[in-house]
Amino acid sequence: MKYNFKATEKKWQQYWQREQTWLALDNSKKKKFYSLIEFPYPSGDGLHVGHLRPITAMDVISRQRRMAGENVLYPIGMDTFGLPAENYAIKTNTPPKVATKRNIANFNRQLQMLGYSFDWSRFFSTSDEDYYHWTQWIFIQLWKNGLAYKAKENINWCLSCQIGLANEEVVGGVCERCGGAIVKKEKEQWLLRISKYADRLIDGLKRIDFLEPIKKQQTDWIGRSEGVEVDFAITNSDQKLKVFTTRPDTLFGVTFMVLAPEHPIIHRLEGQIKNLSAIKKYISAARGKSDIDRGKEKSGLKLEGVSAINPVNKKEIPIFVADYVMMSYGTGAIMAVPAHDQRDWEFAKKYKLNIVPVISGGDIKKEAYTDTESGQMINSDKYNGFSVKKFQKEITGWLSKNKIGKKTVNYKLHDWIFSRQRYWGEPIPMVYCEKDNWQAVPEKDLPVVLPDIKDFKPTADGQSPLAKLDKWINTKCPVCGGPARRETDVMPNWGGSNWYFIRYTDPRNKKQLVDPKKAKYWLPVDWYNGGMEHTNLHLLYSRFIYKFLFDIGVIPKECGDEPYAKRTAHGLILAEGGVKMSKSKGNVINPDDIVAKYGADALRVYEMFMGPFDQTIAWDDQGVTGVFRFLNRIWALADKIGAVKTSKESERLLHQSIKKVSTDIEQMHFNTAVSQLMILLNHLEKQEKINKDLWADFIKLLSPLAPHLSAELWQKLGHKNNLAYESWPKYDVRLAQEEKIILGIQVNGKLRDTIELDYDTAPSKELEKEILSQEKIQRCLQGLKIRKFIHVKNKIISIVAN
RNA sequence: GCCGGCGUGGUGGAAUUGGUAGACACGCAGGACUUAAAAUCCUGUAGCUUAAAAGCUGUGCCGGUUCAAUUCCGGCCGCCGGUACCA
Repeated sequence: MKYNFKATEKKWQQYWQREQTWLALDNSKKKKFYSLIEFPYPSGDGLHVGHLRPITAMDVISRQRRMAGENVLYPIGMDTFGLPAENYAIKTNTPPKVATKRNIANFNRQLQMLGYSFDWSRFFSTSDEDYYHWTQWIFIQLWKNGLAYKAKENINWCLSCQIGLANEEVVGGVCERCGGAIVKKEKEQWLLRISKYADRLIDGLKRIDFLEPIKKQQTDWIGRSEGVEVDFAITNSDQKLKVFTTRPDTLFGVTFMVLAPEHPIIHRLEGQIKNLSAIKKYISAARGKSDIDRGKEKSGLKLEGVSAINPVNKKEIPIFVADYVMMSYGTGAIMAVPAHDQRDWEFAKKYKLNIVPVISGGDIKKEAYTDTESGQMINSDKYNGFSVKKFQKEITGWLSKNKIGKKTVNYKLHDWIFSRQRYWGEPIPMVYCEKDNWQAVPEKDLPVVLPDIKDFKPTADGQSPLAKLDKWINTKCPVCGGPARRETDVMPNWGGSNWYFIRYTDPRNKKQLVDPKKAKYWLPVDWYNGGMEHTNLHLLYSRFIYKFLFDIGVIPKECGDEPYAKRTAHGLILAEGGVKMSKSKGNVINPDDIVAKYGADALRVYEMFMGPFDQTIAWDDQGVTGVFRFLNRIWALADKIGAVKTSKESERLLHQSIKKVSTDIEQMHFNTAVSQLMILLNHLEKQEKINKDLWADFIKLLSPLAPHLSAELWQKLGHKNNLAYESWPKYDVRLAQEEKIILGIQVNGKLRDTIELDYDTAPSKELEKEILSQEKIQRCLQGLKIRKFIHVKNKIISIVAN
């Protein structure tokens, strides 16, 4: 009888639900295993096959761990606040709340259709009041601890989304979401002081099992660099110009200074600047440019009437304003050393400025000489002849002794812009008291509920749509009782997603963010798989928030301050032909179609079989037919089960398969795990009858990948118990070992013949004689003299002759 | 530009403390079953020479180390990802 995947899959999904098979126990004696995927944001388009790759992978691992005796928490929720949901709502002109509810239902239907072993009892959405209550609570704690502050900042402004973006959300100079142009805009924003955690975010990486590229990307993004801050005096002024440099050894080569267009000292020096109107014109032109345009060609303008004094040689040097220097790094001003910095060199060439080499070795006529390791000091007064390293130490000491400079550390990482001028997000629980600045909403009044609103579209003036709700905005100051106004910006979608995995451990707690007992049992997450695109976003943010919650005691000490013990990443799935799946191209593969045609198990197995898990791969419809046949052949084999003896050969292959499938799943080499099962199946198909116990083990190995078919076969075999908690097969090294082995015989590096030997046959003279007498070998050796005979046990036999 | 990763049949890919390259699957070709088709099953399938036996070539390109290199080393080319005036 043909395998009826439709009926079978429905049957077992209902069974698992009825039996509550996937409930995670909060206080089990078993070893706990917390496996996590990045929860989806439910767009209107539904899931596509690319989303299922990481979910299926962690489901396979979770199922295998349950059978290996662990208490598994594999939770699911939805990241519902934020732009994707809001944009979809705008496009369809449906209130976000309504659209989101509908989308959640569709996502849940699709996830259930694939038979994932989620603990659905812990489900929540980030836009649930019960949940964002605690998202707001975290914000208030950050504020109370001085880690949330409002400031006027030059921020990245997306012209198309009409919102401010964090640096992490600007990708390649354009908006991460919509690809629109980014300009600088001065705006009052809430910021989180993630920079205070920069060192801990780097150091923590040493203690956790993240893929190396993830560690490296995060470290690079945080961008710690050690250097010196140096003060330059300004002529006819008490103002000082502070710069950051990693190369204090080049101080004698400083021939001019450069300010970022936004540098505040320009304003303070207005009285002395003779070409002020030209400077102002340059600055406003620079502001209107996007970051990409700024990078195109170097331009600048000299500040007439003011100069700086080089502290080491007291020389007067000109000051420029130029947009190749950025306000957002270091001090927003640089000491330019054109002889030893390529950018400064190009600028000096363009504006015909002095280029003074201070380190021997390069040819500064052609380009800047940037080698830091070798060379000696020149043109550096009494320090001539010093090595670069020695002088660096010397001058740093001199600067700090004379209070001109000091050692310091700089980071590329900036404080995290945390407000969005949108509607569909967590209201920031702050009110502005006319008398006394910003105050937090009292914790007993949480959550600050997002009001329903008719016109939820973003406004062109850069205000949140909430700014139109006078009734909601006007409130009382929680401290003095006087009139106050609510904050109208909302949190970015990261607000809810940076702590959701904590809430899974105690999702219904009304009194606390999390019960410390439950947190202690489950945290940290044992294995978190997600996309590489979140390395500098969600993954960095959530580590920061977790460390903060650890610091204020919400996360118990025993858990440590790193949220994820292990992080892996999956490759993307592209549409057929290797292009990105997109609705506009009409090439999105919908799992509904695949499941209708081939069933959930076939889709699951194909997702795992299609290629290496960590690599990008194109979808191939024909590939699904391969695994579909595989599953049907397994079903057909169930008729051959009987009480027969298992052959040595079958037993060996079984044990080899147990070993390979087990280690492959653990290493996420799912494609080779599947192919091993195919090899085993191909072998079993050749047998007259198949032993019941061997078959039972085969079903167990298959079950994490194709759980519905396996459950059905398990029952067919006469079992009444739940396969999900049956013990994972163990392999016996001796039984897995081949008895005979075929070795290649090479003559002068070329394979000429083979020989079958007992495993572990040691090299011997007799064997050598036997091999040399083989006909093919004799023929190859005709007229040659044997120089060397090499036999590496179980590997190769190699003969050298000439 | 800089920093990672990768490059193997018609296709997805397998094989690494150096040891028989191409497992497994797709596709294709031939055959069986069928009035026919689909489905299923069997056989073959890196390229070249060849009727066959066999031989030669072959893991992006060039060179090196070694009895032996997809694997190690040096140089180059291409693709993908990250990052980008970071002082």
